[in-house]
Formats: sequence, structure tokens, C-alpha cells
Amino acid sequence: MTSIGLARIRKPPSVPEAVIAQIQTLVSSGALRTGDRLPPERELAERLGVGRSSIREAIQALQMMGMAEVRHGTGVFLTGGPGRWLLEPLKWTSDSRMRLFKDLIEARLSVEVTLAQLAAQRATEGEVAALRAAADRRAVATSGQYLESGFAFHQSIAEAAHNQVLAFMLGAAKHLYLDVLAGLEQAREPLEAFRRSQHAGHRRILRAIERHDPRTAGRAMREHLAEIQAYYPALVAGHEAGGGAARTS
Amino acid sequence: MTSIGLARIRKPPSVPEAVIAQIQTLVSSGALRTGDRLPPERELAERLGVGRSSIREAIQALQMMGMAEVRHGTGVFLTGGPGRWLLEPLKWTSDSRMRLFKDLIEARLSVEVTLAQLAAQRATEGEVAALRAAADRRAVATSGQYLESGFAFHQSIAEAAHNQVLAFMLGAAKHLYLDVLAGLEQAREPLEAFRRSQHAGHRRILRAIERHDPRTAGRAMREHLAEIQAYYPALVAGHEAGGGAARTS
DNA sequence: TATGCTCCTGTGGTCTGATCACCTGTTGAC
DNA sequence: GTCAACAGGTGATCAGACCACAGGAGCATA
Repeated sequence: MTSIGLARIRKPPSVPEAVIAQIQTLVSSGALRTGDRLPPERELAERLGVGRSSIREAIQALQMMGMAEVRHGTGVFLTGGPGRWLLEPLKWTSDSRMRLFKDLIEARLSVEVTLAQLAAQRATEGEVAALRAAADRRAVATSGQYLESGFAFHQSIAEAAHNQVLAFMLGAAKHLYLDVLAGLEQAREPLEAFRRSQHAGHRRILRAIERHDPRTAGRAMREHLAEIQAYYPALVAGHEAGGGAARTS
Repeated sequence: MTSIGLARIRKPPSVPEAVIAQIQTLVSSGALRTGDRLPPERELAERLGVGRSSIREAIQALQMMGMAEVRHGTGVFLTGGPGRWLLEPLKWTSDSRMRLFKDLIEARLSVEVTLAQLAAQRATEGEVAALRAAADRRAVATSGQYLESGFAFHQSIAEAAHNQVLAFMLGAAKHLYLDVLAGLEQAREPLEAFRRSQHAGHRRILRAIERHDPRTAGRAMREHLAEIQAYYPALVAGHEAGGGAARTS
């Protein structure tokens, strides 16, 4: 009964989807690039022959997926990379921030160990130089940008690994990670000893990538993240037992 | 000069953001659950004292992040999990679909090997039973839902691994994977021998998880995905050389 | 010359009301 | 009992108005 040749009906896309599709075409063809400004909403609406609200919904979607940034009174600008909202649902449904933090570190372990291995295999001269620069910059970062600059090194590794999907996932994880950590450790400053040790970890990873040694690079990354995990003991304690317990209330 | 204690100004959230925040509160508190229907747009607008367009932009955002599904003429329903759009930017900026497919498989290898290992450590009795059921269902899936049902097994593993972040990433990867594969292999049907072999791979993974043997589970998953990778040789050939070549436009 | 103020313009943000398109349950003919 | 037609509820889209914000031009003051 199901084997007669029935083709799937393809529904006409909604107006905002059609708008998005047009912009995607421009982006994919290279006519629009990261940093470019989109025409004003009113002009887009007129030129595409649609209402302004449809344009706004399309731009909203672009913003959500991280492809555009809207600046009030100024314009809409194209961006690249994952937006802040990608992993947002996890914050909504997670039973606790601590659980989320633990899962996040575990996910980073999985993704970043692979990234370090791939980077060791594939990094070019220029990318290794960029890694060196990022590691050095971290050493002198002010406390305010400490976490941010720490991630810069990790994202440089992601670039050197030449895997867009894993790099994207790391970028998405970054936003959630910084968010959760900010909620948990509001006022806490990293100790000087911890920072030194972190920097040493970065150097070890860097050296392994310089030598194009995937195994060592992976191991160094694993130890580096394990150290971060261990630095927040209160956050990861007591979560082995009640894995899938039902949500309260 | 920069060291005088200036605190960052916190701007009041926009109207749609405030709407989203209210809904998040309801979701986090359990007052709204997956599958529930939201009040109609007009009623929400009136009860929250805002314009309908603001409500629509908020719902649009929810839809993007995968927290809501809108059915024309019927209503807005809460959903969980990652939306189709999470990895969409990758499709926009990737230089080729083949490159994307290769990166996706590599990402799945990283994420799913970890998931299989974790599932072997943490799966409960009930979850193992669910895995068995998913594996059996796959064996009799019709061709139309073949790929979908294949992912069901993998997502059951993700649930059994008790890591929300990795499970979420796999869910996001699923949408992009099915999309890319559909674009590349439009009319092609999996061969019977391949399907049998895939099923055998699932059984191997299942057995290892049943025995709570993480190493074997991880290895079985790695081989299983490597087989998928090898099944589409045309897609992954000749992509080692030009890693970061410039886009052609 | 430098600084600060004011105003104007361009842009995104929000509201209102109308109309179209789609889904679902109900009604009524047969 | 079946099924077509209808009606109500709901999302989709448009049009127009007005508000809020950013940036530049010109002017006033020091």
C-alpha cells in the first residue's frame, strides 16, 4: 500500500522564508559577506514587494541563527558563526545549572580532544603562528576578559583543525559555557596559580600541535580540560547518582 | 585611565525579549511543558499588554531555537530539542556540500563515540530496552523512513548517555546531516546488503552497551560510522588536499 | 581650536487594524 | 452512516503610523 509511487508535496515557502532564501543566495554566491550591511528594512520590503513585518521576521531568524546582527538606529549587519541562542533551550529545560556545567565540560572534552588531534594533523604554518599569538595574549589578559581570551586559544585550535562543524559546535558551546559559569561564579576571580597552570596547559597543547603529534595533543587537551573541571569541585560533585531523575514541581 | 571602577550599563530588554523571558519562566517552572499549546497570538498580546507583532517576533525566536512549533490555523505548540536551523549557517558558508558531509561525519565520530561510551556506563534497564526496540524497529523500516529511523537508534543512545549537551548536539547534527544527504543522494536507495550490515553494527553497539563495556561500545560505534563514511566514497574523496582553499564564488 | 550643545535625518522598534489563508469541528443533505 | 459545505478560531501578511536610538552637521561657547 505504501509502495505506489507517491511524490512528496512541496509546499510553497512562507514569505519570510523566501526572503531568507534570497539572502542566503547572496551570501553563498559571495555577493554579501560578513560585515556587510543589509539595505534598510523599508527598502528591502519595497524592493522585494513584501510587507515590512515579513522582512523583520526574516531578519529575526537570521539573528537567531547567528547570521546577522541588528543595531538599533544603525542597520543590520551580516555576521558569521553561531549565535548566542543556539543552545538556549538547554538552559530552559535543564534541571540544574550544575548538571549543565558538568555536561558541558564532558561535551567539550569530546569535541575539543578531537579538535586538538585534527589540528595537530592539519595545521598550517600560519595557523600555528596564530595559535602561538593567542597563547601569549592569554598570558597578559586582564581579569575582565580572562574567560573570553581563554576561549580564543581554543577557537584558534578549532580553526586549525579544518572542521567547520566541530568548530561551530565549540562556538555554540562557548556562549552557553560563559553564561553558565557567570551564573555560578559571579564574583569569583581565578587564582593566580590556576591561571599559570592553565597557561602551561596551553603551551603543552601548542607544542604538540607544532610537532604535528595528534596523540600528545589530544592527551594534553584532555588534561587541560580535566584541570578546569577539577577547579570547580563544588559544581560537579554529587551528580553521579541521580542521573535521570524527574524534574521537580 | 581605564582602571576607574566603571560598571557596565545594563540595558532594558526589548519587548520580544521580555515576552520570551516570561515564557521561559513558565517553562522552567514546569507550568508549560513540551506539547502544550500557547494561547493565541491575539490573546497573548492583549494579556501582556503588547502589540501582536512583538508576540510574533518572540514566537519566531522560540521557533528558531527549537522551543516552539507553529501550525498555521491551529496554534503554537511547545517542543523540546534543537531546531532545524541551528547548523543552518554552515550550509550558507560552506564551500561545498561534500566538504560539509565529510566534516559532519567527523563530528559525529567525535560526539557519538563518546555517547556510546557514556551510554555503556550509565544506561538503565529501561533505556537498554528502548535501545533494543529501536534497533528492531530499524530492521523493518520502510525505505522512506530509513534514514530517520536510523537516527532514532542513535538518539536513544544519546538519551542513555545522560548528557544533555551532547544529545542536543547530535540532534542538531541530525537535521543538517539528513539535509545534506538528501541534497547529495536524491534518488539513491540504500542497498540491501548495506542495510543488513548497518543493522549488524547496531546490534554490536547494543550488545556492548548491554554488557556495560564502554571501550567495546566506543569501538563498535566508530566502526559503524566508518562504514557509513565508506559507503559514500564519491562524497569524501579528494578532500584532503585543499583544506582551506578560498571560495570560488 | 576645542568642546559641547541642538537639531535633523536615517534607521530599527512597536503598535494598531484590516484582510487573507489554513485547520478543525459542526452541520445538514443524502 | 457518509460526506460535502459551512463557520469559527487561529496564524500569515500587509499597510501605515508613531516612538526610540545613533550619528552627523552646524552652531555657540569658552
